[in-house]
Parts: sequence; C-alpha cells; structure tokens
Amino acid sequence: MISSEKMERKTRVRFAPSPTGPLHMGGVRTALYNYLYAKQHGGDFIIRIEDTDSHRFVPGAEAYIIEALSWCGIIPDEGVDPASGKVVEEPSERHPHAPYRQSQRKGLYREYAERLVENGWAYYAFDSAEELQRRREEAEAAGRNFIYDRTTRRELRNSLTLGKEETERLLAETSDWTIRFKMPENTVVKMDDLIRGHIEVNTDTLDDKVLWKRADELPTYHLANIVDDHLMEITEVIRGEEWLPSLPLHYLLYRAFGWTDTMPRFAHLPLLLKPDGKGKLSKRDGDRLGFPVFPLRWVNADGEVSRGFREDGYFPEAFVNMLAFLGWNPGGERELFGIDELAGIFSLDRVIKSGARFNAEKARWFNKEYLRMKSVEELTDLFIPVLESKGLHVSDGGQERHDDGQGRNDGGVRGGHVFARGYVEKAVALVKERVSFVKDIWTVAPYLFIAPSEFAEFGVKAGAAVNDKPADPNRVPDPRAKKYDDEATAPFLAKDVEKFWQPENYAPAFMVAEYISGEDLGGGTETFYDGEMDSESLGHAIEQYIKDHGWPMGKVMNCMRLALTGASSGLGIADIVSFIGKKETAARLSFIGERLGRQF
RNA sequence: GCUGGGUUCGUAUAACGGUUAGUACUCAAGAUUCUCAAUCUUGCAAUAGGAGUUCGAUUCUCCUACCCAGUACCA
Repeated sequence: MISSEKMERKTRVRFAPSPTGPLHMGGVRTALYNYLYAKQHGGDFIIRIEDTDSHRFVPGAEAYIIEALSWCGIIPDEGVDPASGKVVEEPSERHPHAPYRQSQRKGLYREYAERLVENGWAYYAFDSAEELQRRREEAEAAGRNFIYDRTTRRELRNSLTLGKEETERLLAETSDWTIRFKMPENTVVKMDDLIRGHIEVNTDTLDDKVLWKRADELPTYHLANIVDDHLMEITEVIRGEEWLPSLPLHYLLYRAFGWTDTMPRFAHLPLLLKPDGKGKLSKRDGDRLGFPVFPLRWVNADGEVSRGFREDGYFPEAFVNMLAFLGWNPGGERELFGIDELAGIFSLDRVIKSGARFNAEKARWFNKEYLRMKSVEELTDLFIPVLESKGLHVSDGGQERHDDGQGRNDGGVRGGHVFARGYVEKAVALVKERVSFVKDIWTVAPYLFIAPSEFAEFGVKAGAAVNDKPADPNRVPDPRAKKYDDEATAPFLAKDVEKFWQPENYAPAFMVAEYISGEDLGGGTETFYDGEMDSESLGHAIEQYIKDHGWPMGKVMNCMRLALTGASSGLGIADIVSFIGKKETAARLSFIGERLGRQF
C-alpha cells in the first residue's frame, strides 16, 4: 500500500523563501506552521533558498530571513548552520542535501527538464520573450488574453511545430529558448489538500508553464520546487494560498517524473489580509496604519525604513503566539502558548480556510500578557538600555537612589543621575502591570527617575467639566450612583493648571509634603510623620492627616500628583512618595511652588 | 473575463446536523480608588442572501452576491 509506505517516512517539511526582500509576517507564519508541524511529528524542518530569479535578488534578504526566524525561535534542523547562521553549501551528515541555495544547484535541473522532453511531458519553445509579450498585448487590445496553451502551442515556434532538424539547429545556435510543460488535454486532475480537502481541476484551463530557461540556465519555481522537494524527501508542503492555482501543475509534474508514490502532501494556508479595506496585507498598510508588518526592521536600497516587531518592542514569544493564532487555534479557550507548547498541539486540520485580518490591538495585548509574565529582573535588564538612552545610568549594587542633585528639573537628560539597580527594579515592579512594552515603563512614569519640569494641563478624562461629549439623553441614572458623579467631580477637575492651582487647593498639599518630609516649605510646619516609609502605612498617614484637617482628599492628592509627576494621572501618591523619598518630595513641591507661584 | 479558493459579532475565532450561537481583543457602563491604569462585574455586537435535503441546517447540496488568489522566461 502506498499509504502505509508514506506513513513510515520521517516527516520532513521545508520553508523555501525567495530572497527578494524582507520576509513579511505572513511569511513568518508560514515558516512557523512548518516548524510546528515538523516538531509535532518529530520530523525535520528544512530551510531552502529559492533564488532562481536572478533579476529580483536583493542583497541582505537571505540573512534577514534567517535572522528573523532565529529571533522567533524557529530553528531549522537542516539547511542553515546553527553556529554561523549561514545557508549550508557543502553536504555533511546533518545537511546531506547541500547546497540549499537553488542558484548553487542550478546544474542539476536541466537534466530533469530534458528528461520531461524525452518522455513527451515537455517541449522546447523558441519564442522570444518580446514576441510573447507582443502577442499578449495584441490579444489584450482585442479584448482577449493570450495564453501559451494546448491551442496556441500549435502555431508558435517550438519543437512540436518546427520539426526535428530545425529544433536541433535552434537548440545549438540560439540561447534564449525555454523548456515548457506540455499540459495534457481535457484531463481532470484530482487533488487533496490537507486544509481544503478535495479539489478537481480540468487541465484545459491551464497553460504550458516554463520549466527551464536557457538564457540563464536556471529553472523556474515550478521545476526547481518539485525536483528539490523530491530530492530532499519532503513529506508535506505547507505554503501560502497563492500557490493553490499551480497545484495541478505540480501534481502533474510528480506524475511526469514518476514520483507520485513519494509525492508530498499539500496544505495551502490562508492569506493574511489588511486590517481594513480590501486585499492582502502589504508593507504599505504598516506605514499607513502605524504598525510593523515585518518581524525585523528593514532598510532598503533607497534608504527607506520599514519598522519591525522586534524594534517596536515586541517580545518574540508574543509575536509568535499572536501569529500562530492568526488562522489557527487549538479549540480551547486558552490563548497563551509558548512555541514548544504550540508544537505539542498544532494540527493542520484546525487551520482556518479563509484569510485572516491582522489586528494590531490584539498583537499589543499579547505583548502585554507576556510582559506581565516576565520577572522584574528580566524586565529590568531590558529596561536599562531605555534609561541609558535618556542619559540616565544604572550602577550594579544597592537599593537606593544615588542622586548628586545636579540633574534636578532640567528635564533629566543632562546626565549626572546614577541609579542603583535595586532602585530601577523597584520602579519596574511598580509600573509592570500598567504597560504593554518595556519602553513604556519610561513613558508611563518618567517621574520615578527625573523631577518634572513641566506641568501638564490638569485635565482628567472623567467628569463633565472636561468632557466635551454631549450627555447621553437616554442615560438612566444608576441608583448606586458613583461617589464622584459628574457634577460633584467637576470642581476637583479643573481644566487647566492656572484655574486649579489656587491656594485653597495647593496649600494643603504643601502641608502634607511638610508633614512627610519634615522640611519647612513656607507654610508653617506643624507635625512630622515619622513612621515607616512603606507606601501602605504612608498612605494611611497621609489620608488621616488630610481628614483631620477637613481638606478634600481628591483635591489635595491631585495637587501633590501634579507637583510630583507633572501630570494629572499616574501612580498612587503614597507609592510615589515612598519611592522617591522625603527629600525629593519636598524638593518637587518646592519647585512647583516657585514655578507656579503660591501664597499661603 | 477565465480558473480556483473563501464568507459566524468591528477583528481573531468556537460550536458530532439539535446551544439562550460561546470565548478573546476593541468599545461602553458599573464596582474599586487620591487620579490613571490594573482588577472584577455587566453590556453592545454575528451565522452574506435565496432555494433545497432533513423532524431539525452556522454545519450538507445548489444558485446569487461579495471578497481573495492565480492568470509572467516572478516566486
């Protein structure tokens, strides 16, 4: 039985990119599914470079592809040397089919093409590219289209029409002929796709594809692909849906070579579509909508830059997880899987048939989830370079903030700040739950490292006073009304600093700061908080202090927040104060006082 | 045009021919809070249309519409 023989073959799949540019995320997903399938079946994942188009070769593309896969954790078993990261050129035990670059295998394809001519499955064609182009244009002008097929081949210049002698002469004397596949007439090709099921196509709708070109002595995709898949003992071909229309040709090619008993099984993956509108995902969409479509940053020959998921701050695990779920899912409700877990549960029959739209929001969500799973230590390692890029430095030991006092209120980028690693770790732990990317640790709370020198408009999202949205007439008042409903909140949420920053609002904030720090900020200190500076007990003390004086909690706290962070939102006051310390707290209050003016 | 493939909330998807058509993201509301996040709760929102098979169709068949791909000496 053919089927039982097939079952005994070791699973071998391949990813065969063409180095014509950077690999886009759809390509990465194809590679990923191949990799997962191989691992799932205890087989091999092979890389083969299909560089048979000498005109479209792009320097650096091949290295980019390998690096991108490596970043994703997609490690080939064969075709790429793990140590050097280079495509293997010499055969070895691990890489028996080298070279893995089709341009370096070019000598081997001609004989296969000629074998097909000998057994009647192909023929020599002498029509020049220009002439065929001319015919195409003529046909188009007449409202039809020209196809090199079973009817037109009879009136074109090829070994079928020219006779043996003329053919031999042209073969010897000219050098721009090709070998074309002789598509059988009126034959139904019955095919099976692992994802799409049974498909049938009549050969009369197909054309005579070029298999081999004398001009550059290179095969086209179709020939090289079939020959190499056969030679490399590929068991499953998992590729993009754009190849589905040429599947009958490929079936026929296996038949023509007499390789049907070892023909791989095929699976055609759905395409990745634009997040909006029509068509498949393209480089342009990323530029237009503000997300990467490539795994890694890429700069083309014209210096045009395309952003990459890696450079945008995505974790490879998150990227891979997100990609795996674009067109496939394991059926349960869990969504977070590492690449090894994915390999354990992946199956082609759960691949979706229709195209999937990439969703940048969901990608961000995946990253956030992975970020939250990471340890503070690991995140700190990743965050330190961000700090460095702001001109801030981190020393190895200690917990405390080393501050030479030189950098205050200068925007923080003048240099001179050195933070102990432990201090950075504490900061990371504080904001970890609030960010999606490592770089956001800075964005969300720069005030943990530098004193604010500018103060944002004191606008807060909630509240009628700052909300321009018309009230919903259909809104039914909730009987469990929120403590701060719009009307009650408004006075606390003045739109701008000038309006909000009034003595009756800020004076208590200064008193609190004095209370905490023990420093006289000009308001007349009364008592000192001398408890532990952990945020919880500090929070209670502040709250009690404000209540004892009958001050409005929200107002006072937000004044402090403005002074401490320069913003109207952020971490809890007690967290910030206990983090930056008494001295810094007093200094920041002092600074905003001078800056905005105040009278008690 | 032709050939092939596809069509479940906005998006990704789940559902042996029998479910109040589920989940996640997004969005909205509420709880919580010194603000913003986070968290929790709730909500909005879908089987493209039409025939047929069947006791019963998101699921099977056909037609229509729409979308995608291919239609190169590119892959």
